[in-house]
Formats: sequence, C-alpha cells, structure tokens
Amino acid sequence: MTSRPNAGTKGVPRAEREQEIVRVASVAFGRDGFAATGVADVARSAGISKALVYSYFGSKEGLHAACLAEAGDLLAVEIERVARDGSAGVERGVRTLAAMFTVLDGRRHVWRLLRDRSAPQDGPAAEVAGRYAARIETLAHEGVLELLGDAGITDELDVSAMVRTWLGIVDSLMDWWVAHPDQGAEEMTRRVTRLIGALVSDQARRG
Amino acid sequence: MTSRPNAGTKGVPRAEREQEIVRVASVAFGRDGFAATGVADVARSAGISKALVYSYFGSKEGLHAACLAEAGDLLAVEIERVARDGSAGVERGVRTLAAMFTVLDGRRHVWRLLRDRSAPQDGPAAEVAGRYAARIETLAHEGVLELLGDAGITDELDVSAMVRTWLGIVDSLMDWWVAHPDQGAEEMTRRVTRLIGALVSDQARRG
DNA sequence: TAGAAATGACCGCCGGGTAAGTTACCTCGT
DNA sequence: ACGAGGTAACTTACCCGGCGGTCATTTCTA
Repeated sequence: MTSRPNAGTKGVPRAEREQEIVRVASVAFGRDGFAATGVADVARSAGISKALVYSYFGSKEGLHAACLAEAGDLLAVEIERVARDGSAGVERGVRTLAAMFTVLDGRRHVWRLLRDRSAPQDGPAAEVAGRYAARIETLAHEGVLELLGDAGITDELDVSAMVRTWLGIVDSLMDWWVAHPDQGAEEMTRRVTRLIGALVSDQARRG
Repeated sequence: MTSRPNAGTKGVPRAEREQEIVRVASVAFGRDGFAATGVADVARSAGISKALVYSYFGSKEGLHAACLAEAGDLLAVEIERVARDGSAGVERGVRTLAAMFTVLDGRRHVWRLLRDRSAPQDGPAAEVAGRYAARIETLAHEGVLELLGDAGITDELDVSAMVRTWLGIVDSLMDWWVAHPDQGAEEMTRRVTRLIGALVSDQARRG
C-alpha cells in the first residue's frame, strides 16, 4: 500500500466501514423506524463514534438514504426479475414472495425500510425512498391489474385497494418471518402456498 | 345548578372536554403514530393548553391509554358480535370487515391506534393496548383456526402466520379507506367481496 | 512530520412534564 | 342583595433530558 487515499484508518478500509454502518443502521431503522432510531445508537452498535457517521453520511437522512438505496436495489432488481418470467395472477404473487424470501434471508428487516411510516415525507432521502417504493409499487400494480383484469375487474379503485392490500400482506409475512428466525426461505414459500390453498378451498366449499 | 362538583369551568363540562381531547388525540395518534404526536399539538387542536391535558390525563401515555380504551371497546365489542353470529371461514372475515367499516365510519383512523408500532412496549398504556389487541387477536385466531382447520391445516405456525396476515390485510384496507374518504362503508364491503372473488376465480382458472 | 482519520466534548432545539400565577364561579356572612 | 373570600379550572412560563449536528483536538499512517 503506497499512496492510498484513505490513510489514517486503523486498518479497516473506509468502504468496509461504510458497509458495516449501513448494515447496522438498516437493522435499527427497520426494527425501530426512522424516528425512533438514534444516530448515537447506530454508531455505538457499529463500534465507532457518532461524529464519524456524520463524516461519512452527512446527516441522519443521508445515512437513511444510503440504507434505502441498498434495500431498494436489492428488492427492485429481484422483483423485476420475477415480473419478467411470464407468470401471472396469484402465481406471480407467490413467486414474488419466494424471491423476496430468498434474497432477504439474513437481512429480513430490510423490507420495512421502504415502508416506514415514521420516515420524513420530504427531503432527499424521501426522494430515494419514493423512487424505489414507486418502482416496487408499479410492479405490484402491474401484477394486480393483470390478476383483476382476468377476473373482469377494471375499476381503478379496486385495483388501487388491491395493490395496497397486497403490499400489506407482504408486510405482514415479513413481520412474521422476522419474529420467527428459525423459519427458512423455502419453508416460508411453502407455507404461503399452503395458506392460499386453504383460502381457496374454503371459498370453493362455502362459496 | 346548586352544588355541582365541577364548579369554575367556563361553561363546558369536563366530561365533554375530555371526550373532545380524546377524539382529537385519537386522530393524531392514529395518523402520525404515538412517537410523532406531540401533546402540545393535540392541545392546540383541541383549543386548550398543554397543561390542561396533563391535568386530565397525567401523562402522554395516560392520554394514549384513554384513546386506546375507547378504540378497543368500540372494536372488540363489534368483532365479538360478529364472532357470535355463526359465520365461518372467509365469510366470517368479510362480515368482520363489514362490521368494522360500519362502526368506524367517521372515525376511520381508530383502527391504527391498536396497531401502532411506535407506541411504547411497556407501561400502563401498553397494558391497555395489549389487552384489547389480545382480545381482537384472539378472535382473529379463532376465525383463522376454523378456516384452516376445515382445510385440513392444523400446524400452529401456519395459524400464527395467517393471523398476522389477516391483521395486515385489515390494516391495509383501513389505510386505503382513510386515504379515500368518499368511499362509504357498504361500498367497501362490496369491494372486498369483489376482490376476494377475483382471487378465487384466478386460482380456479390457473390452479 | 505532514495531514488525513477519528473522537470527545460541546451546542441548540424540541418535546415531555411541572409549578406558579390568573380567571371564573360558587358560597356565605352581612 | 351583594361583595369578600375560597376553591377549582385553566394558562403562561419555565425546567430538563435527549437527540441531531458541529468542532477543536488527538491519533494514526505514510
């Protein structure tokens, strides 16, 4: 190492440290929400000083934005992949969930980041969050549109309510998954399939 | 009026004022969450001073508990009524939603109170919240148990995940409803029925 | 030793909570 | 009938702790 720009570190390169901070912060933001998460706590959990966090990310919102960007990329890329595989209706929903379970295994809290109600509604971080949330919501919208269209429903309020409900279902399953760390990704997918089957059979029986 | 105990008021009896404060606070807590809601804001919205709120409710948590008690009663009573009417499975779910739409029309934010993630997890208010949440969750559990049991599923993790999902669905629909004030209660019930029908027909078509 | 990296100590603000003061109403003695 | 005094309701002005954010100083590497 002759002329590295990040001289002065205690052996840990800056990029790694940033990653570590983002990892720790994502857990905290995801678990407690933006408002209830303190920068000092994040710093302590990451084993560094609060001032260093500010030196890296500029502000709490900056840190939040970094977490969102990582989370958003992770999810959007994966969901877009599923969107391209030609499945539709409920099947597409299950596949999307399966993909999410797989990609989020080991970082289950991440989903919550993009749907945090305590996060500020404006500012640069909100813009980042909004971009990713919109991207994901667009895909949900697309899937719901197809599902409902095939059932003869085109009312856009119906579509909008169903999109919201779908996102809520994903929320719930993620929450449950976070609360049950021993459950693996494939296990979750099978569970979801099973539960949907029960719903349908109930309707078929009692219709 | 000869010997009223609440002498000295400016014409408005205390009970009414408390009700008004709880009403205003419920809106704020429901919309912004416990953490993001300031007592001063609530007081201003209610047209009184912050100190009076403390004189009535003792603390922010006390105020919160009062809101929770009202909301919890309202909902638990109604959901228990539906639980006794003999319906089961998806049908029971829809009837529960219909009852909720009806009873919450005009106070739609109330549902969120009992499921506020930013509320403190311990303390007296949390106990009140926990009691009502447990009561409602018990009913959800009961309904899900029946639904899944009829479909041959008895695994308690499946049940637990389904309960969570059901509550999440209710959450989402309430959120959507709050965002669409022009939609009436019966309209919502029809919408939900329609959407479930679409789900089932999709499964029937694609299997 | 130069200079970047990292920190501990600090500031200002905001929000929960309190105490002292003010207003309104009731009571009772004259 | 009426006003002085007492009491409860209510408000204003303040305290205090915690958190976002900053900076002078120290520590470490090249």
